[in-house]
Amino acid sequence: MTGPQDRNRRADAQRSRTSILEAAVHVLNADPEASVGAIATAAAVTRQTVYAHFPSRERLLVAVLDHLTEETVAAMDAADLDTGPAVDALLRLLEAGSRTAGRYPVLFQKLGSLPVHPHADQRRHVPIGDRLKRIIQRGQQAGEFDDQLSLDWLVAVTIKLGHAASEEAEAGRLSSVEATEALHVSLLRVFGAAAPR
Amino acid sequence: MTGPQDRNRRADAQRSRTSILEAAVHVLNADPEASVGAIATAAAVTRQTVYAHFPSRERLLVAVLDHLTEETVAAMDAADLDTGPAVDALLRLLEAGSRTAGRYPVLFQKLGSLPVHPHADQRRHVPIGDRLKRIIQRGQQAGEFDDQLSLDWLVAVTIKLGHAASEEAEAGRLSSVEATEALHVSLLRVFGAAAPR
DNA sequence: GACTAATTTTGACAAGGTGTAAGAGATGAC
DNA sequence: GTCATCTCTTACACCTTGTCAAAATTAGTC
Repeated sequence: MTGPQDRNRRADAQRSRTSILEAAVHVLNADPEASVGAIATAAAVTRQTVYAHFPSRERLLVAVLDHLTEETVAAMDAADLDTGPAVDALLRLLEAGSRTAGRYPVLFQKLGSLPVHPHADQRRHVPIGDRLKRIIQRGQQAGEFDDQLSLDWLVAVTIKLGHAASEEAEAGRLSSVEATEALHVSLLRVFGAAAPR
Repeated sequence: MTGPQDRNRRADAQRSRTSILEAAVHVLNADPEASVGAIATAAAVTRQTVYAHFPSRERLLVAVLDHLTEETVAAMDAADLDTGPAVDALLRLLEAGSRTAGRYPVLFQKLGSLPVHPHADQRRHVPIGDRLKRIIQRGQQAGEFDDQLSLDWLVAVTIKLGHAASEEAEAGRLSSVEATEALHVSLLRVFGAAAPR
């Protein structure tokens, strides 16, 4: 899940690195303004050790978000995306995404608007967008959706509506089921799907 | 536009305050991390004068965002929202919004996720949501839209899709016309409107 | 088990940002 | 013209980021 571990790294360095990342996830989720020192303490490590692994606070942030993205993508891939109706696969994917995202709401909100190079932001969203694209394409080819709207636009719409549903549920304006239902209906409509049951 | 000016304020102080706010808008839009000192300099004022008007950097940020929100709401109200088909009014409202928002893209991105009490964030979004709500309700009552989806959900969806269209256009993945068209079609579909021409 | 190289720790430093304070100076209101 | 208000200057304490160098520790290797 963490990719090929970096070459020639001593076991203790590896330990420190993951310690720091895990601590950062929790600390930053509790307080996105947390200092490097606070993260280091939570990781049972010195501030200088953090700087030995990450050149700056910002780069640590990026690493944390990449870490969470990997986790999310993994959860999505476990959700059986190539089976059954495309709408259902789509909802499963969104469900998997919002489930892991829901564990670190503060961080995932920060993910959207970070004083970070938007290039990195895009790199992070690509793998998720690809998976979405695959499903939508499958639905279009199966005649489940029409193809009046462009693929890229539908990907963007799906992500946004997924966020909207999560937020409405978290804000208590909709129950969890209501949110899923509203999302379901809205997606079907935007996709030009035959009205379901 | 700026509401009833605070009681018993010397002209002097009023000038400084607006100077600071305007400078803050521009400086922060160029660099959201800009220091209070930099903002003060741009306003031709001392750092301490800034603190005389705003108790902390964060509160200054809030004031800036409130200021922009007022501006946006005013632009929306100038857009003739109670005339013609509700869809068109909706598009006019979104157009007005994205036009003023487009002038300070960085700030409006920050508006979404600020380390600020979400309570303030909500207070900021309410006036815009209300205007949206009015139009959608009008469309539903006129039979232009169906009422299968809840009002609050439709408001959230409209805002999100408006953002999506702006972003796709800004990222160059869609032209300005294509984005408007995609937004139009998508909203009509979600709203359960009779398929247009 | 001892050697070696990588890693962490300790202690210290410069630079820059936030927020506070007091008094002198300037400016608007009346 | 007087007075209260506002701004400027100067100064301070505190925190955070990022960097450096040397001592102490630990992991991998023979």
